[in-house]
Order: sequence, then structure tokens, then C-alpha cells
Amino acid sequence: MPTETQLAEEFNCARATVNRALRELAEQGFVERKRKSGTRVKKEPSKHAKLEFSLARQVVENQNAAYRYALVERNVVISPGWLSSQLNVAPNVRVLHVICMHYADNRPFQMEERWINIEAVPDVEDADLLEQGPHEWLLTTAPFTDAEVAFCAISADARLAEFMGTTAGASMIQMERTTWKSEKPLTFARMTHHPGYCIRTKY
Amino acid sequence: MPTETQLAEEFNCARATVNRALRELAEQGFVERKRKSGTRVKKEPSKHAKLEFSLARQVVENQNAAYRYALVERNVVISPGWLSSQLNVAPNVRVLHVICMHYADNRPFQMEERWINIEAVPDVEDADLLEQGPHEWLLTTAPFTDAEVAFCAISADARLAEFMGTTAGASMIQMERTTWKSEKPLTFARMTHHPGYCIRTKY
DNA sequence: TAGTGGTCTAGACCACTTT
DNA sequence: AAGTGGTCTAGACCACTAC
Repeated sequence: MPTETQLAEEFNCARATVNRALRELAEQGFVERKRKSGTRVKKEPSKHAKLEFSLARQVVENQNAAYRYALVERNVVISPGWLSSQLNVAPNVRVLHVICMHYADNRPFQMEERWINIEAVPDVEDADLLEQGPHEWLLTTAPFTDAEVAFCAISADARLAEFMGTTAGASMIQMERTTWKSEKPLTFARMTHHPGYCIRTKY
Repeated sequence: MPTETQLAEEFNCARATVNRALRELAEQGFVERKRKSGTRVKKEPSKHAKLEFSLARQVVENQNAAYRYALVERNVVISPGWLSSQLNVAPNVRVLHVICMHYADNRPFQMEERWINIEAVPDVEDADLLEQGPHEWLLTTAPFTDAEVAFCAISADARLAEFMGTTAGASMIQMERTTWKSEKPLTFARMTHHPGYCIRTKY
């Protein structure tokens, strides 16, 4: 493509304006920009959607349903090996293990199982988490800076099925998330949605 | 927060610079901006991930696996009622129905079923789609401008299980996508991934 | 209607990267 | 070494919207 200066002349506008337009096109994935070599139109425009990352409460309330939270289990445990690897923390550190449920109009919406790195968030040991979910507590107390997310489909085992009010073998969408606060591992969470739940977004 | 002019004074810089900084903070979901009422820091910063939207071929090749494509079925049909509603096209228009498979190292990776609005992309009737998948064909020929995506978990039925080399009842992650080109409905696609496949992304 | 952010201009200097 | 995009300045006008 022509250089910014050329485009500015062609369209009779300032270079700053051209720059902003091209920068936005680059953000949207239509063009690629490199210093010295210039701006090129991408062959396969890399589209991407924004995936909102909300609290269960927010999602439920957006559906105009009544949100209810319940704590199922809360205990301090020694980090099992797989978790230490996942979070990249020393083996055998103490972590807070939490299981809780989110309901929409009293129907199971999401089951959340979470391990929190106590070392990174010492205050969490005193949080009772009876009224407020660990996700919400963490967001207001220790907001993360980086996260990795994975979505997959799983079959409910007997226990999960019981909690989610369905039968064993049902297909459910599961979201696993690991978060860091400036390189420091915060938490690993596994959130399982009720059968039939869809994650929706737009481009 | 202070107004742009105040911040510009405070930091000894031009208002345009402040504006760009605040605009970027707003894009990242940390602040909210409204004319006249000013800029406010959000209580619950709305984080969001970018969800790359790639061709099956690209995903497979990124895994360093060999990609193979196969056309399963290709026929012109009269749009069934549910599809006409989904795409918002007149009932009984002609659509191109395509089923195809994407393989990674000769193992089933994704099954794709797609309906294409012939009226919006007349050329597609002459595309044989033997070498190239409809997704790839559409992207280069008639790139979309808007899309809606839904992810959900499904249980494989007998036919799907056979194609995906698994057993009926297996949980698989499915992506449904409807796309438009400037308000004109283009296509509805349902892409089912092999059991165990995860969609990954970062914040 | 007044004040805010949204956008533009014309000009300048800088940093990176390819040649 | 040269050319590109990246970023900044100082100033201006406009559009929306809360009051």
C-alpha cells in the first residue's frame, strides 16, 4: 500500500489521520504494518472476536434470571502435583480449594472448582466466601493481569451430574482458567456450565 | 477522573496524547468515557480475550500436523424453515449445503456442515469445493463483515461418531457461526471438533 | 446551553528495520 | 544510510448530552 504520506496527499488530510485509520485497520487484522517495509493488505484477514469475561452473576443477571450463590466446600490443602505444575508453584505449598455453585432462577447454572495460591493472596485465608464467590472476591481484591483460558466439552460424572441436576454422561461446556498477577500465579479455576449452555459472541 | 485538558496540564503533554491514552484504556475496559459526564474508572474492569477465528487448516498446521481436507457432500437444496429463520432469508430460497471433513495427521479433526445463501454468493454454485473447503473459498471470495458465534457442548450421535472416529455419546465442542456481508446473510456453519479438543486463548 | 470527549490539522522528531 | 511507521505537540472545530 502507499505510504502514510502518499495517502494523506491523496485524500487531502493530515498524516495523523491516515495513521489512525491504518492503525485501526491493523488492530482489526486487515493489514499488517512494518517499519521501513510499509503497510500490506493481509491475504487472509485475521478476524477475531472479543470474548467477554464476566462473573457468573453478571451472566445470569443479563439473562434476567435471579442469581444465587452457594458455597459447597472450602478447605486449605497441600497443592497436589498436577496443580503445582499447572500454576508453576513449588510443590507442597498450601492452597485454598473452593467448590461452589451458581444458580439462575434456582436452576444449576455453573459449578466452579478453584484452587487459589495463598502465598500470592494471603488475605484469602480469612475470607469466608459464604456470601460472595471466590471469583468475585478475587476480582475486587487481587485483579489479575494475565490469564490463559481453555474451553472444552466434557461428560458429566456422577457427582457433577448430581450437582448440575442432570444425568451422568451429559455433555457440558467447561472453561478452565489460570490467572497471574504480574508473573505471580494466582488461581486455577474450572467452571462447568449446565448442559445446553452456549457461549455466544459477535465479531 | 480529571478531564483531558486537566490531565494534559498535569502531565505536561498535549491533549491529543491524553486522549489516545484514555481511548486505549477504554478499549481495554478499564475506564468508561461519556461525553459531557467525563471519564470514570470502572469498578469491575471488563476484561476480554481475543478469540482468533482461523481456518481449520491454519489450526491444524499450527499444531505441526499434516492437514487434509475431504468433501463429503455437496448439493443444492431448498432452505428448510429453521435455516430461513436463522439466516433471515425468504423461505424456500435455494441454498448450497456442504458437509466436509478436516483431518490432522489423518485423524478426524473437525466436521463441518454448512449452508450457503446462493443469492448472496452466486459464484459458489460453480465452485466444486473438492480441493478447498467452503470456509476457505468464502473467505477469499466473499469475506464477511459481521458474524455471530456460539460454542456449545454436544453428544455425538451415531453418524457424527462414525465420521469423527469415536463412539456415540462422546462429548464434543461445537461452534456455530452465522455470517453476514453488509447486512446480507452469507452462511450458517456448524463445526464439530474431535473429542478432547480445547479452544485456547489468552488475555 | 455549557462542558465534555471525538476528531482533525500541520508540523516535528524519533526508532526501528531493511538495504 | 534511508525510508518507514510511531508518536508527540499546539491548536482548532464539532457533536453529543447532562443539566
